[in-house]
Amino acid sequence: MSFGKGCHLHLIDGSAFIFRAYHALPPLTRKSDGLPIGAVSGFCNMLQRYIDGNSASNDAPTHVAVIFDKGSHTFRNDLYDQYKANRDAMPEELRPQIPLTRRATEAFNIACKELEGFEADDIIATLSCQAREAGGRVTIVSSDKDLMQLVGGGVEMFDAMKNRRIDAEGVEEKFGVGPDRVVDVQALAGDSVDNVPGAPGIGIKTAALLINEFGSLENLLDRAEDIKQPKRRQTLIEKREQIKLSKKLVQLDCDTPLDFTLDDLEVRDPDPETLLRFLAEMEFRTLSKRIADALDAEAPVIPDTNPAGADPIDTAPDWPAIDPEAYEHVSTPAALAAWVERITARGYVAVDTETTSLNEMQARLVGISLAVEPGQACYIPIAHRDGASDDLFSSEALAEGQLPFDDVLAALKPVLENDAILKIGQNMKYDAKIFARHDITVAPFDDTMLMSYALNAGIHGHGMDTLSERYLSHTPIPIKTLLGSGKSAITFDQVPVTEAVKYAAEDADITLRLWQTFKPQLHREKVTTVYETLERPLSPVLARMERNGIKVDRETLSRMSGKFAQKMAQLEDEIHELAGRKFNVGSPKQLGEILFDEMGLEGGKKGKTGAYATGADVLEDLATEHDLPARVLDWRALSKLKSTYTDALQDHIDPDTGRVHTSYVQTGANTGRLASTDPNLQNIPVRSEEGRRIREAFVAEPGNVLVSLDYSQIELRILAHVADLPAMKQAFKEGQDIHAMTASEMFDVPIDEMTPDIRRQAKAINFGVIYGISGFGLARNLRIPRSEAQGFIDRYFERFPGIKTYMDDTVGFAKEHGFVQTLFGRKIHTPEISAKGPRAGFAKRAAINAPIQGTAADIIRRAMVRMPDAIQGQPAKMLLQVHDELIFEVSEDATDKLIETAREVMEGAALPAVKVDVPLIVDAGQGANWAQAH
DNA sequence: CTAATCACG
DNA sequence: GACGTACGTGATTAGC
Repeated sequence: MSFGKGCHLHLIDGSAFIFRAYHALPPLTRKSDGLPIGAVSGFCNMLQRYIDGNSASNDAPTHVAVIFDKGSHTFRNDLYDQYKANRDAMPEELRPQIPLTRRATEAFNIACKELEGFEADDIIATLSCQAREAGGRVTIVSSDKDLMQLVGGGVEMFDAMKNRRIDAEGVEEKFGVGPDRVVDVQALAGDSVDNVPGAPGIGIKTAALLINEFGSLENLLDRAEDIKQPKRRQTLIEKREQIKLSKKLVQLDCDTPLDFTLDDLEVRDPDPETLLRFLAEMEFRTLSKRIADALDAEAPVIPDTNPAGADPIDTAPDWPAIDPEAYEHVSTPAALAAWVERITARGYVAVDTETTSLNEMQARLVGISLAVEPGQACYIPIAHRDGASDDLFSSEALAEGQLPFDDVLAALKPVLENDAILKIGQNMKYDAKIFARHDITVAPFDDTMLMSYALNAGIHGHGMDTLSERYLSHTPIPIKTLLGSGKSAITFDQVPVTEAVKYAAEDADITLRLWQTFKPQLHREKVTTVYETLERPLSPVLARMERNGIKVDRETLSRMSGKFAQKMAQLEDEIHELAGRKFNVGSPKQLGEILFDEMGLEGGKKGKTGAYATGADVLEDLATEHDLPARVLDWRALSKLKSTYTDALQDHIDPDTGRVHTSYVQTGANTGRLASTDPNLQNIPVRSEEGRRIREAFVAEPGNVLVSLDYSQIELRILAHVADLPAMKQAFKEGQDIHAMTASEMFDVPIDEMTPDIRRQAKAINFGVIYGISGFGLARNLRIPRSEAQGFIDRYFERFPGIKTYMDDTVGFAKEHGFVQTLFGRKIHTPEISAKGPRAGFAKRAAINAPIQGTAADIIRRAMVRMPDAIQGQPAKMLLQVHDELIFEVSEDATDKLIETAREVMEGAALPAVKVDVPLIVDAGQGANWAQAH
């Protein structure tokens, strides 16, 4: 077929694929000889995923090519010798992989094109132009902004990572001008990554403004004299030649001399033999298996030629494909007994429960699935309802093919509680809570979600779908296909048993395979201790706390809601009065229009989306001159308290227990902290007087009190330890006011002459350091000039020289290893640490903060794990954790003892593994409600 | 479904 | 005058 109308050309930016693959994956090596192969592996996976994604679409390409750069010297270097001169050299491990990715492309039978002396971008430009002229469509698979000038007239881009198309509108969003003027804007703004000079002092925003005003770069340069701003005018006149050069550098070449035509790029099916031979040579076991399946060919045998001691990679064992049709539906006592026997003989089993709700307090158990080896899984339905009948009265009837509920639990209880049988789950906390309600204690257990968290925090999420896709190359049956979504969604007990078997047993099968995948990795990555001391034992502790819940007094909340509603209505009237018309106070968009368009206040700044910013900081500035923003701030404060707390919290009171049962997500925060959801009890107000009163609704049962114990300044203490700051350590040892001490050091003010304001500034700096301080951030926080903030930071580094060393060392470690570590060995991966552009700054600060925040998180985890045994026998229950605080409910005559015990556990939690150089101090409080206890 | 806003440590 | 910035979270609302 000759390329023309109706044809669709896909152009893949090969270099972008390679770099993404390289940075996204750990450094894999080929098993037989240690050849670095991670990028090739990622590249092949991305290519395969891309092909899969397209074959399913009805907009599949008719022509496709992967385009590579070739040679480091291009015509742009002749124009400007500094072009791309500030690029880092290619990493050593990546270099040998480049030719392999070309071979991979050819093995997939996809056209692979490059041209000496030209960048891939120019080839892509030329082909796009040719395709457009021929009347066809083009999709450029890349998110590189340098290619955005090509968009339009049937040419679009596709960001394969974000799975997002970029059309002319998307380009305009990014550059503020249409694709046809992108080059002009780039010429003015320059590009630090490619080292295109542009016009100094002009960025994308200003450039877009100028181009939109003058229509084109040429017109702008010709009429530069007309520009009002003196600085800008001068720059444009003086740097005229530099700007024109920049345009030449960013302008892609549509006339590269290609030695092939569009017709040569026609989509071709891969030759299974060629492709599989290549994959076998690379020793990609999982991928070759998957591709062999897809091509209906035999997977190649890859000999295990691992020389002694070398780390195995990609050890996809010889597993059968995941096949939902092959699972067993257990419906007879004999079949159940047979499974119990197999499990007992095997010594481990993957377990998963199906229930009617995600809320474990209300969920009813519907069925249980089990797996003993890959491909061998079953589902035992026990409470599916009979959906066949529409009869109103029989809708409660049970479906056919199910064993009696109690019989099944009675048969499984000895298995689930058997010390000699390991139970394997994905997020076992959920299943354990369900079983606990039927008086079954699941132990011992392993949890694949927690294993993944110990191994991969910072790299990817830990949900089963993510893990299955990533490690098993398999997309599990989406629950939506069974339950539907939205209003018409059904519960699992209404799912037909035959469908449930496929879904449920698949989950158990996947869980088992993940366990076998992760098990050897824990050891290899040296995170077994983290998993075994900080993750696995915490899960049952959290389950217990969640089941305990905390009593919340509905009356108190309801009364407060009423009061808030009244005050809000009053404020709303006043606001409308001041605005001169009615509008939705809760709409930032409408508020922005009122403030900046209608009332004409100064300082309106539009964000990326074109909306005015109306955040608290903006309104606070405006509040000094006008009443309206001040009223809006008051209204917002009340609105937040009412909607998020006094109203919403009432809906979370469990009708059976009268208590609120939060859910802790153990793998939610990369640093090791917990997250609390449904409801979030880790952000109950405390900073404002009005908000703090909400804590009065959190109460103890009659005869009991709430006790709160919290670590004092734990993160600063850890900082003093890890950064080795003698002055700060000394201050903590002497029990001094640490912020006052810092202020004294920094500003040479004696402690006894300290003013609250100086102390406040020092406190902000102390926190700033923990967050990976920047002059900009500190300036904004303290509302002082940036230069002054920078002065503070310089001085801090001078007075506490350990800080700078710590920061540099931490970032250096992250760059070398791709992760940072807590004092207890928890790894937090930092894949973006070597990124270019603004993301680098983000990653750096996160890397600096993670060991501090993470070590604090580890310490309280250790305390929590030890707590149940320590307080065993005392009339006390642990209810909540708020990062550095634990909340207990205790019989009122036993509080002193509880405080003594819990404090001892918390203060000694780092020991014996780590001896922190400063004492860890725990403050305690108690009272009838949380407000008093805190 | 995303962005804006704001609650916590 | 911006590449862009304090770290880590979750819930609610508006508005596409």
